[in-house]
Amino acid sequence: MRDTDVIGHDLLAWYDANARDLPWRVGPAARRAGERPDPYRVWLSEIMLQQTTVAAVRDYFHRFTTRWPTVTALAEAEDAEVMGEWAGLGYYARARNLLKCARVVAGELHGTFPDTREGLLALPGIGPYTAAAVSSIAFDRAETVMDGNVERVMARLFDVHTPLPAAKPELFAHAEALKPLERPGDHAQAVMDLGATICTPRSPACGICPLIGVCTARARGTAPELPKKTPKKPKPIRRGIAYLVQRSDGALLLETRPDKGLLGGMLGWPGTEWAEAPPEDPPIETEWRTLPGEVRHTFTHFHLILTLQASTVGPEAMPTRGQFMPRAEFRPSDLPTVMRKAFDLWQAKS
DNA sequence: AAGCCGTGGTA
DNA sequence: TTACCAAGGCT
Repeated sequence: MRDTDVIGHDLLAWYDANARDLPWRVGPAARRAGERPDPYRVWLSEIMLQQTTVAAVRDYFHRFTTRWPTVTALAEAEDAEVMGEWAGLGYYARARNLLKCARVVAGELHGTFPDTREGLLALPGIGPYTAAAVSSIAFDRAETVMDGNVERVMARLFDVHTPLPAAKPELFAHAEALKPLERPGDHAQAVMDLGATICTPRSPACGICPLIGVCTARARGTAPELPKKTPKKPKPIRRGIAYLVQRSDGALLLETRPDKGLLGGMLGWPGTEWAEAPPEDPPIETEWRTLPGEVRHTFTHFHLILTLQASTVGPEAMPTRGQFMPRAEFRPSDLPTVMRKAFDLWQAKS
């Protein structure tokens, strides 16, 4: 057998015995018995898992599939419902694209997901990784699935020292050479499970790795330092003010943020820009009290220090931004994390 | 094509 | 406390 066949065989044997039990997964035994996963659940899980850990996804996946069991049900949901259910999971463009995609599948494709990489790639929110993953996992098509796990496993198996992201084509070629024609879905999941549980970024468990005998980095002692990555830029600090306005009947002044950009489409408190720019006009004429303390939150590319200003207004107050939401309709869990932190601080200090 | 886009866990 | 990291996609 070729080395690539040995790796594929050992990997599948390991997967058969060690596959993680995941809510969206049909395990290797059931899969070999002919059971097929629900493409809707596979797609939903893959969108949620983009740059996100399994531990963070589990509860969200359960809530989404309970509330919207099919792609058609999801397609009929209102935007605010879906954004509220996604709140806290991050990368909110995923939620906007999730709904767009569900509406295309339900409205134009009779509720059936495409089964090919190309067909999936044409849908909103589905890129090269997700298209390959869904066609492979849900439809057992032989596609090369390349995510962060696969990159790391390939870099170690073949001792690739080229830093990411420049190394991607080289790593993809290695992954493609390993791609089997049999059980491609299980193979893809096996590589990712290996990367998530054994071939981990820090302190890889080489001692119990099924591929220890064929791993070049292991033989050369370089596994823990791979893959190499180009250094990241430091994160600047931005500041801003958030205004927490409560009406005398308890209603809270909130606004839905524009679809584009940071926290796009999410509910939040009116506020200034987050930068070094001078504060803008507050969203309502009133007396402000500055709350003690501040909200600290780190986004992908900057740190934020948010100060809070609070006020209580009468029933006649007319805001220039946002709208009052009755307290009974307000759920803190509908807020993205930074906005929920602001709410928590306001409650603690009020 | 390089920057933008969240969050919580971990060392 | 800080920095790194995770089943990436869009523009």
